[in-house]
Amino acid sequence: MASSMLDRLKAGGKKLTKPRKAILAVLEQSPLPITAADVHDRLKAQRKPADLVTVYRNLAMLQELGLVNTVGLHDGQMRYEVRHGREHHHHIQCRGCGKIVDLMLCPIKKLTALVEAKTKFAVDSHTLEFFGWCPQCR
Amino acid sequence: MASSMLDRLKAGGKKLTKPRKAILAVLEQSPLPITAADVHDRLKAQRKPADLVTVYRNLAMLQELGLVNTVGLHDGQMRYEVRHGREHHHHIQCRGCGKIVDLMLCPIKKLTALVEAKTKFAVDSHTLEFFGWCPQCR
DNA sequence: GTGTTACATGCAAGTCACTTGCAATTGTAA
DNA sequence: TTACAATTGCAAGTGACTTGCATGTAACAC
Ligand SMILES: [Mn+2]
Ligand SMILES: [Mn+2]
Ligand SMILES: [Zn+2]
Ligand SMILES: [Zn+2]
Repeated sequence: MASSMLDRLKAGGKKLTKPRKAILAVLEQSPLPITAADVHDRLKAQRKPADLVTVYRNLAMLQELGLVNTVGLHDGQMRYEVRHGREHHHHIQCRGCGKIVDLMLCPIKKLTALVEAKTKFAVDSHTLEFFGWCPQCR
Repeated sequence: MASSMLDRLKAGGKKLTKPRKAILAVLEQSPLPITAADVHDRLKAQRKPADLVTVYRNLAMLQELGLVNTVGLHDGQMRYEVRHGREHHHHIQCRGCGKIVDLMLCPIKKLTALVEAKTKFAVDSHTLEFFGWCPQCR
């Protein structure tokens, strides 16, 4: 686990329990955002089962500490990915098979100032997701 | 109601029932996307109550016919707005009061070709939502 | 090591948006 | 007016996620 993560956890008064370490390991092993149920399944597969509610509570905590990002693809479940120094980016999901691919780009940054000027809001974040058909499902 | 809507409904073999007309009226009177519960509440306020499940079924049907857009703001409820010839656009929501404002712009169209080239997906849609603080909540 | 304690876990039950089954109703068109 | 498919309302079901609470355990001080 990245030591910055350990530091952030310690700074937040968090304990390094066995389930928590396993959850963090699962997240770090996943290059793409995964659901709480995914995490739960992979924990069981790795013979380190933890209750689903423990997964949810840890994901919420990690999000509060800014260690994971949430990705909402409007299919009824949130997905989570470790931040881990990776740049802000977006995703595309296939409508056929559900495959998700990272898009290492954000076309929005330049637009924030324009949106702020138009709306007088102070913009602090945005979500941008693409949907379509992957080569196999086309 | 816009006559194109009537045409699309008729073409889809849909009946113009009393609840359905009231639901369409509520949607047409709302300049911003609203939830199924909002529609339900406004129907009651207008003395034309309809069951919440009827609202949900009509919203799903209208979406299938392409007469309404869905807007997902990741707060656990979908929102709906009539398409009604308005251009594709996006929204910004205040984290304080929940206020939603239309952004009559889409900076993404030009990007679709780039995303398709990078991923080999056939992109057919995207979602883009902004979050921040409105002037009153700042 | 032992003890202390705040944090964390697991189970059960609860919530909330949304969906489904089904019998009764209604719009539409012959 | 009749006939029938579409639609409605109510009740029950689903699924993701949350909360209450008793038990467990990491962390830190002796
Ligand atoms: Mn990603
Ligand atoms: Mn809008
Ligand atoms: Zn971005
Ligand atoms: Zn757009």
